[in-house]
Amino acid sequence: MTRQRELIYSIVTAAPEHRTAEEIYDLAREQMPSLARGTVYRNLGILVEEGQLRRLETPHSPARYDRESRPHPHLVCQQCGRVEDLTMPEGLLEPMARQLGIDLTGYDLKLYHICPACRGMKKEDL
Amino acid sequence: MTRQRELIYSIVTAAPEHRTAEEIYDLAREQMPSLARGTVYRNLGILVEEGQLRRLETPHSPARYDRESRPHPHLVCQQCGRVEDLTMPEGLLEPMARQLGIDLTGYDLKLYHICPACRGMKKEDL
DNA sequence: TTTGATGCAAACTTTTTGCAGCTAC
DNA sequence: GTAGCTGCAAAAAGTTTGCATCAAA
Repeated sequence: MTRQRELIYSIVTAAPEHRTAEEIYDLAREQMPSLARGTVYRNLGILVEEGQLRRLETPHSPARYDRESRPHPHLVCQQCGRVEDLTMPEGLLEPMARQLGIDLTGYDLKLYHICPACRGMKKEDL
Repeated sequence: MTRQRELIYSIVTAAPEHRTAEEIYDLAREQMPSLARGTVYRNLGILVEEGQLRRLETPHSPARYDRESRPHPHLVCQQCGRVEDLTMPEGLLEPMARQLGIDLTGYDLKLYHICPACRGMKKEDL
């Protein structure tokens, strides 16, 4: 664990936001201006590999990163791309997987909506 | 509907595979060698906008395209990225959304596994 | 004739990678 | 020392876009 990796990890896990690599890079550079973008990507990749972070792909937006905790769905705004955590009723998917004979290694559930901020904006904006 | 768009649409919907833009481009050019890559992307985008196709994003793989039918989850191989359709018990998510006060505009559920082909390969390959 | 789509190429965004030098055991 | 990591810069991968031309109503 280098200082760089620690900083990157702490930025992802400190706040509930699910930030993009670029946002993480910008925030990290406030504290460590010499940090290279490549290092951010490299460490995010390593942390995901190690199972400490989770990478979220959402349409028309760069990947976002979430702390890896108990699996949970995400609520994604279709307009601005912001992501929130949700908690899911325990054991919703497992029976389905078992029934299908799938050896489930993970899942990814996204619910889409238009967030209140964007819904407000839409009237004058679009 | 130009000939190009029709061809692109038919390639996506003709087979159960969920192909990437590049695969669609290659297949389309067998029938229309003058077709430009930009035209493929443009038309895929239009067809998604129009609600005729669905764009699937999966980690470490370019986007894949699926015919737009009744919403359904996808089974994704974590190794090779191949995607299969699943059918989901009706009304699994809606109660959850209602309970959370979300005005659901759509969802995206992916179940991950290692497909039989990749599981077979793993022994000698990794 | 006008509207919109095409082919082509260049540009853009996001992410990965090669390499030489640095750091910490 | 040496193993692994960094910063830098270049390149890759995927996708979008500007523009002149073409096709069709």
